[in-house]
Amino acid sequence: MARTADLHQTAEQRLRRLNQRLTSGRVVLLEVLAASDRPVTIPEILESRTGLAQSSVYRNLVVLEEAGVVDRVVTRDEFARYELAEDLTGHHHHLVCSQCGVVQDLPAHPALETALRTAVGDARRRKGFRAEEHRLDLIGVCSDCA
Amino acid sequence: MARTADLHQTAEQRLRRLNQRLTSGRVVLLEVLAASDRPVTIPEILESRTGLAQSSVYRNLVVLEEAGVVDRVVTRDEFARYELAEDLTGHHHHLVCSQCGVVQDLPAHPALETALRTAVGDARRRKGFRAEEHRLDLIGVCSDCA
DNA sequence: CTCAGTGCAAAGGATTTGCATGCCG
DNA sequence: CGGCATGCAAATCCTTTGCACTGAG
Repeated sequence: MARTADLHQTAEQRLRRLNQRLTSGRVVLLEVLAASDRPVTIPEILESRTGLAQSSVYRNLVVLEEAGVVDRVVTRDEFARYELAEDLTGHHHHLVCSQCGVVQDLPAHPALETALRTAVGDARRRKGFRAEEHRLDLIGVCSDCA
Repeated sequence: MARTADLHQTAEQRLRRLNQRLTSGRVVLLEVLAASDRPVTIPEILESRTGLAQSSVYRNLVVLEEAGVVDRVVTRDEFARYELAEDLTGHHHHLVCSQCGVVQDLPAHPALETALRTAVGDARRRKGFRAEEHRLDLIGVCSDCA
């Protein structure tokens, strides 16, 4: 799935299910996200000179998220971040720097995932909650801010 | 720490460090949060007829957070949620319903915490990231929405 | 008195939407 | 042609701030 062609094809298929097209603007957005190994903020996308209007960036990211091609990542700071959907890039967690706000990816750790499955069962038993996915953020200080 | 008197005393101490007082409005906010076993949204607080102006609610929650008495909880939906600080209520994770947005608490599980410590070491080794805390959300469907 | 705290109204800022136009199928 | 997609600008909506007033110490 690392190859650009595969990404485009997958995105196109998923968009088509919603009767939407893989337009050039959407391709550009996917390329910006694919070029980053961490979630990207919307200001960063706008600054990367995609040629897209601000409203188009917002609108297209919503569409791409609905299509399951990208994930929206929410942290405590003021803007939303986006990255390619986890099923395209592999399951991972996030390292959130409490100083500068940057978010890095951390590939999942097998032992941790096993423990998380236990927690999912626990939630089911104790709260009747059917967990379908999880989100783990480690908050601390990144190497740049240390 | 379950008793209201203790909560007030602790809150007052922590506020005093910032040269702030435990005013009646702040007491009301703490009571609203203490009465809930899950994070509460600001609209919910406003609807609970605290008698506080909207701006005071926002302002006081910021102060209480700075004092370390409450935690701000961010999810994917549009508003912020608050709950008593973890050191007052015990470490826990969140169950976020993807249908209705409600957030429930789930007390931490020992085996999971152990695995998380491993992940923290992993982040340190691989990314030079010094994690100080973590945030785990299980996303799924709550018992009401099922 | 002094200064934190409060209410009200206005401002701020990220995100969303209305509308007319452009473009792919 | 028909409908999705886009740009621009205006509107939204949660949240923050300015300002004058109140109140505790």
